Amino acid sequence: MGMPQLELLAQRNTRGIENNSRNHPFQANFETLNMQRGLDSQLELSRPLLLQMMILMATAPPPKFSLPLIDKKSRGKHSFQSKYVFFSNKPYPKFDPLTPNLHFSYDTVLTPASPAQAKEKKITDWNTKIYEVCEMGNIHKAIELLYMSPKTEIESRTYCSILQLSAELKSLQDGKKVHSFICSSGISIDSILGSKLVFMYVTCGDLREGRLIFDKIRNEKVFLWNLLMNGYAKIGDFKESVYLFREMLDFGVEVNSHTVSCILKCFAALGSVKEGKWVHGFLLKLGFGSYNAVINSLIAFYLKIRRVDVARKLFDELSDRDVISWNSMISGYVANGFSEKGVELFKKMLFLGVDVDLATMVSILQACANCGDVSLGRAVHGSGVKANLHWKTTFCNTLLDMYAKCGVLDGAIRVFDLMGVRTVVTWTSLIAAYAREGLSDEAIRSFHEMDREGVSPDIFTITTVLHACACNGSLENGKDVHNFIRENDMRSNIFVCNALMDMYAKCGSMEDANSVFLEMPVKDIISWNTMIGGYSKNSLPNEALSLFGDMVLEMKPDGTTLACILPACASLASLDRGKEQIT
DNA sequence: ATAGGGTTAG
Repeated sequence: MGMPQLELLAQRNTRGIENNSRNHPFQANFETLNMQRGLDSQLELSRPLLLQMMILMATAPPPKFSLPLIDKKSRGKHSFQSKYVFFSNKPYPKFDPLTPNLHFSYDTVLTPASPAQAKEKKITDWNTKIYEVCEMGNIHKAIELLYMSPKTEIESRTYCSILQLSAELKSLQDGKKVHSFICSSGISIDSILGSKLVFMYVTCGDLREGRLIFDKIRNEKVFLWNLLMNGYAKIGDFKESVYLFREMLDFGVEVNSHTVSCILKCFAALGSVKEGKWVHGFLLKLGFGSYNAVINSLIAFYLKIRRVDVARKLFDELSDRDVISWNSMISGYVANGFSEKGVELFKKMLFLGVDVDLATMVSILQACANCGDVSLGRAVHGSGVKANLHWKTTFCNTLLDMYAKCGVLDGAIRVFDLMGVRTVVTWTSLIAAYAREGLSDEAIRSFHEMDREGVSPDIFTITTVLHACACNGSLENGKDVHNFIRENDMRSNIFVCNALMDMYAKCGSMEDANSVFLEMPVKDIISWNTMIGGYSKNSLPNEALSLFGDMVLEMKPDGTTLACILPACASLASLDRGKEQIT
């Protein structure tokens, strides 16, 4: 696009933003789009140009990520366009004039035969009827017809089409009905029908049943292996996924790019550095490198094991980077503590005109929070509103958190007030925002309000609100939360217990802290340090020292432990003990 | 043909 057009567009869009600022509650007015700190610092791009780019970015067509959602929903409804897929390559011969006896012929449709004849056709042609109903996405009708039909007449691929539909509608209930019908019909479950059954079960979230069938029909089709591996990865059972991968190799299945991206994700999650690198080598050998998704997963793998340098090298060498490559790299920088680098890459992205989406914005907002760069944060806010991202809870949650972390509490509250859907993350972020500003009463009030609104707190919420109580020294509120923990059976969580002990210690009740400590099923170094430090700070040096003695029997103290114990030694004037700890 | 890579709070 030539420069004049760019300017024209920018002008038009400026007005757009101004209009928006009047109408939209977020008030992303143009003044707030100043990017002094965020964008001026790197001189490679001039400020006006960047501004224009931000605007351009903001007016980009609705981001792609929303489209698949719509697509999926409208499938099946747009009945005649949707094509249900079969394992068989042969299409259904519906309306095929050459086979008038087996299926509806043009004759049947255009010039109905005698009523008796037509009736008979309708009754005998169960397979075609069911197929057609499936094509229209009517699962209930399909199953109704299935129940009405004589079992011996239903063909394998008819079952496949209903199973496919059940999978698309994620209706495990209907899929199960079809499965039991198949079992009672006595038809043999061959590899095609079996695959469809596995596909249905995995898609509908019943991995166990899917696996049972998979194990029975085990074959070398890579698709099914990938499907199950992915299913396990999705529920966080990475070990099972890796197990399947090894089996797959033993079985002689030829892996493909889907397999590779899945296994890399698993290795990253399990922290299996050596194995992941082995996959990298494997890729180099096999020349899989041209697949974008594969390199992207490799980049994500290296970022997760904190090898930012390797990831960046892969990123730089990648010839056609897509938005996911950029997002991976940016979020990786942010997650590894290089927020400035993330922002730098973001600017480059804008400069090159790469489409920005929700994930990009979320990462950049995080980066803003980390750097305290509220100016850039506001710019992203404005752009997000323009791009209609403010309907996305994720975006608003991150935005809220960004304002809070930058110390702009009222900004955070405004975002909160205007949000349509508030999840547990939203509430937790708000509570943390209050706690951060030392407004513990407000934090606790929000906690109760959240409860009234019917949003259940999770362990993050609990630790946050306990922290608020601790800062406030409000034992009463803390005990309230403790009751909540007991009622909701969160006592076995180590983070919750550590936060509870810290709260009690800061509120001056070491007895309560100790009873939590004693009941803990598993203790980590933070548990010990919290207790020892608590005794120290509450002027109970003997208890601190005695607990320290217990601790060294179980685990190695760290620097924090020493920092906690030394004041106790000092207060006891126990030089010998103090020396003992140091050596 | 069906699947895959990046996204929020302590």
